[in-house]
Amino acid sequence: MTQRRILVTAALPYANGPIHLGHLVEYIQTDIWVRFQKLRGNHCIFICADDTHGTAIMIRARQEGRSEESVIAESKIAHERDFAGFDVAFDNFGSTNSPENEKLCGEMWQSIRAAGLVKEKDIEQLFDVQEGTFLADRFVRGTCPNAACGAKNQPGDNCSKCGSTYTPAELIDPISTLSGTTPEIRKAKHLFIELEQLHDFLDEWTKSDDHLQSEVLNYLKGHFLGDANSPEGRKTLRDWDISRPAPYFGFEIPDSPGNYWYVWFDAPIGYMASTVQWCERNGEQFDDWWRSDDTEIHHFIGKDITYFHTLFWPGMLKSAGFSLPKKVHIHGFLTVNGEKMSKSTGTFVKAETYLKHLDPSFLRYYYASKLGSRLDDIDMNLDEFAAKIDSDLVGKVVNLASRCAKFAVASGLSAEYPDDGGLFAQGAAAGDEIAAAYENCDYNRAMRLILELADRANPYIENAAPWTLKNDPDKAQQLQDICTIGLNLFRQIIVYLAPVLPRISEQTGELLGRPIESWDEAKTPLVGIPVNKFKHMIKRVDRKDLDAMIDESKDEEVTAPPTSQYNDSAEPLQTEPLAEQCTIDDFVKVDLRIARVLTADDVPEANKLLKLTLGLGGDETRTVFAGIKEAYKPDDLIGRLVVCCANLAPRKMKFGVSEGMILASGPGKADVFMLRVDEGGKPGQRVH
RNA sequence: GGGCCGGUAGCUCAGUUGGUUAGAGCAGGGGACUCAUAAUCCCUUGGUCGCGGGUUCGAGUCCUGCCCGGCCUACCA
Repeated sequence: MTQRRILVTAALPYANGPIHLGHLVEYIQTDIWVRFQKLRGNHCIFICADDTHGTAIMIRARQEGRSEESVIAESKIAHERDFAGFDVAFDNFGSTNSPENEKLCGEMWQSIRAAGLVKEKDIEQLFDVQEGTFLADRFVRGTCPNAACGAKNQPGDNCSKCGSTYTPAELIDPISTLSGTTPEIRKAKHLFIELEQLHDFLDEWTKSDDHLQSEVLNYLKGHFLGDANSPEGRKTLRDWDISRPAPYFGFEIPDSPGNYWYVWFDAPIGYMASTVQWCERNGEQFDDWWRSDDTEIHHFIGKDITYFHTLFWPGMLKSAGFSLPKKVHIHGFLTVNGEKMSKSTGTFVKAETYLKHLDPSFLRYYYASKLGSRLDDIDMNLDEFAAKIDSDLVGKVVNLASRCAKFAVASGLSAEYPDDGGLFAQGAAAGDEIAAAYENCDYNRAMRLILELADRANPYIENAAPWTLKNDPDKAQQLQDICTIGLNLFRQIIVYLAPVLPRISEQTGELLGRPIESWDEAKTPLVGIPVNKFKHMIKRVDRKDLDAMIDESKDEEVTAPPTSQYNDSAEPLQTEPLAEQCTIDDFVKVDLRIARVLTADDVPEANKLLKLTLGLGGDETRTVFAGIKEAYKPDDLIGRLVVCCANLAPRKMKFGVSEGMILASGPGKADVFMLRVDEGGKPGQRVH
């Protein structure tokens, strides 16, 4: 087998938050792949770094009254500690805020300039005078410019009420969330990369040589590239705004003073900069890794950053003459017990918290048993988690060693490998199929295949009954032979599991006095060597530990803000900060009335709407379309008293004219909570 | 609304280019063993392959319509 040269990256974690179980899907997935490649004898390096630039870090540093460098230094220590805790072993973990990165950004930039891809445009942006900074969309809130909507306290890029999109400069009465002051509109020069110039290249690259999973190709075609042969035709790629005016935490653009590269420009270049650091430490040449057809580059990322890694990044690499990725491996998100990770239910578990309670091998094996080569989200079901570890790892795999080793300590392994009915040979033969599954990121398949080996080994031991043989001195040889077989079958399985379970691989090495270093060791049984005393390799999952982990994850959120006796979360206020102060005059403009729901009908064509007729007493009624379909059934509403805004300008909607709004809270979808009226309230009464 | 992925045993999933009687693990039931971390082994219950059409000698597999779930995207509040 010729040795492949493989450079692997995992996405750069942002230096503004802790590593959690969701991140770990990717880092464990990637680490397994890297360990597999190394075990196969390939020259493989695993490169990562902290992603350190951008507004969010700058703001946080300001709020905490310290330097950005201090924030990211602290983050790096925490990240490296967490990764090490899960046996995620990078060959180099760098930082995008490194001299190597700045230099490479400059080189990349020059090439892109030289290729004629850069153009300048003035854009209008809101500027916070007090903070002295331009405001990214998410740091502005104001009134929706859509005249028919006029919703207050909306984010800077789109309205959560009416969904219209706009620029922050178009917002009415904008407020900076940083200072609470009113920002002013300022024009600033921005630099753009005209990606459209690379359209032909991207069409070709994305569809060729299995660079991408097929679903990803479909997605890119449908949303960005288009397809000249389809009825919709080809789409035009938008220019990419890659500069930000000062102040910005990042690298200043050398030929455009006062402007900085947008974080997404320098982040992927961080893969390269981190490689430079590794090369320097190991006496290797950077060009052998990033400018060589002999090297495969594999990126592992989550589906949220598909766009950057499958269009911009290949475009940048191509323009600057670097190697293109051989494959971008994209995975889905993590859900816990079937739902998004959530702080309130304690399923938002930080890496650090997990490690206080549970063995990292558990999570590595569990993720491996769930991960396939596609972008489906994976679900971590806590019951299944416990069952899989106990049944597969403890009961079947480790138990093999546990039940054989003690009978072999005195004798060691037989001098020759005995007849085992072909079991070891079968296991050796399965190696190629297992390897193919790993190579293709079908870890769940690999785990299934490996467990089959354990399912054959246990009955063999059962029938051979070494515990009976040990009582008969005449059968000492037979006893030694059986243990030789059992321990070799065990070791074969551990060789295959070594990428997933490095600790157990190491312990197995210690048990038999031979470290596991190569995949091919699964082809040759060990003979004539001593056996050391068996030590426990893994514990069973204790439900109490799982529960404690979840509890602790809940606690953190509750104790963070000063709490009242009700433990109300601070999250809703953070999600939607308070609007600008208003006067009583402003308030009385809004005429809120109690109303009775007279009719409530489903609007079949609408996703979210119910059509309601509200009675304000007497003959006065209002027809209102309310986005509460997923939260309420029409029949449950009829007769009920609600609070509505009765003087809202009528709004023409797809399904008719809406003449008011019902007051409700909540993020939407099924989480909508209508206001109730206490006993005695009457339709038509005004709410003051 | 559009795109993608999925719907197979109580649960998690395999089912190759269409080809016998649809499989595995876990869970459940019965039994055995007691070396091993209450681990293991044997036997066993369990399926309208989401639903309806179609193609075919033959459909879990191919085509089509619909239903349901997830993700993406849009519209709409």
